[in-house]
Amino acid sequence: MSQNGVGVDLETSLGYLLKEASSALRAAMEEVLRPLGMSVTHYSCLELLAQRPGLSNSELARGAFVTRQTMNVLLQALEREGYVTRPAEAPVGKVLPTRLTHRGRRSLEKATVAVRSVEVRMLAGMTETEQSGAFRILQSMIHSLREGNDGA
Amino acid sequence: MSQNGVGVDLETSLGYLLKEASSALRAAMEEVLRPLGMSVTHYSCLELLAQRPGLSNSELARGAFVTRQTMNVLLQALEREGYVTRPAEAPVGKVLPTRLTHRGRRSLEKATVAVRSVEVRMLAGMTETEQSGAFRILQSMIHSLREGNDGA
DNA sequence: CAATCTATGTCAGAATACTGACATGAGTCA
DNA sequence: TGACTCATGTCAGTATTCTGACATAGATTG
Repeated sequence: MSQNGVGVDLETSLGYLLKEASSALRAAMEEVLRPLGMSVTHYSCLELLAQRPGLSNSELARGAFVTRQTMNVLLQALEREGYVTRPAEAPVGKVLPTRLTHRGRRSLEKATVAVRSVEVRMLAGMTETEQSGAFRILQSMIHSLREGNDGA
Repeated sequence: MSQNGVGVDLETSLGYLLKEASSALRAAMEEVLRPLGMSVTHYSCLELLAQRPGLSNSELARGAFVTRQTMNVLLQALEREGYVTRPAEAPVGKVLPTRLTHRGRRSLEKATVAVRSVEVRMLAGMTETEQSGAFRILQSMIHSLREGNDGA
């Protein structure tokens, strides 16, 4: 087991803690989604489509933080199984707007309940003030990290 | 990119934002580590060993948030390339304490500089108070998420 | 108008991490 | 002591995601 709680650099690193939190969140989500036969990326895709119907493959990929190739494979599976539909030909350009089917919507409903329970649990013990503080701080981190990628 | 308020609103979800921040951090780290021919898991392993020499394969896996099988494959590669050493036989039980070689330490030094620059950038624009607030909040999330896994 | 640039969808192969399984060593308990 | 449980290291196969590459549609620019 962990021999000692020796406080070293990793113990005080916000980056490490961010990774730890993200890992815990992912594990918790996988746990509640597994009984539904759904992965996190799978759920993310359906949730994005519910909130923004007609999103393209590339837009879904960016929203789920995977490559468009990965999302394409997932969409083909979801389409084959009847959870989403895409037109055979692009109305404009090459972009294929994707939509949830009735089946996809019903599948998402159960998943949303499960995922919401995780989010509620994660927020337990945090005040409203702390939650909005966390929101602001995470946005600040994202902004600062992206700055370096594009600009410099 | 407008959204209608159905289900879990991704624009206001702390879970989604946490995933976004973690994704941005990972991308930024990969970018600075790629020139050094090092992956994030690779770096995490070396950093853990520098701070806690003698860690076992399983302990490293937990610290880097991967399975012990994944870490084992990585350790075999690192050992083959002379970055770490493990005794041929376990001093006690089956646990093989791992240590950095001189080469491993030198390789880590460059990586640490690169990664630190990312962390500094991430923290830019945050006050000391905000940083400790973020620390406390992330720890609270982790604690709450783990609660459900073990206890219930 | 033509050349160029950017973004998209998609196929294929490579890299990475995971689950399953097995044998082994250490601690627990009756 | 012997049975049981737990954690470990490791091998093998599977799953998931990524990188590379290509053709094509729309926008931009001269």
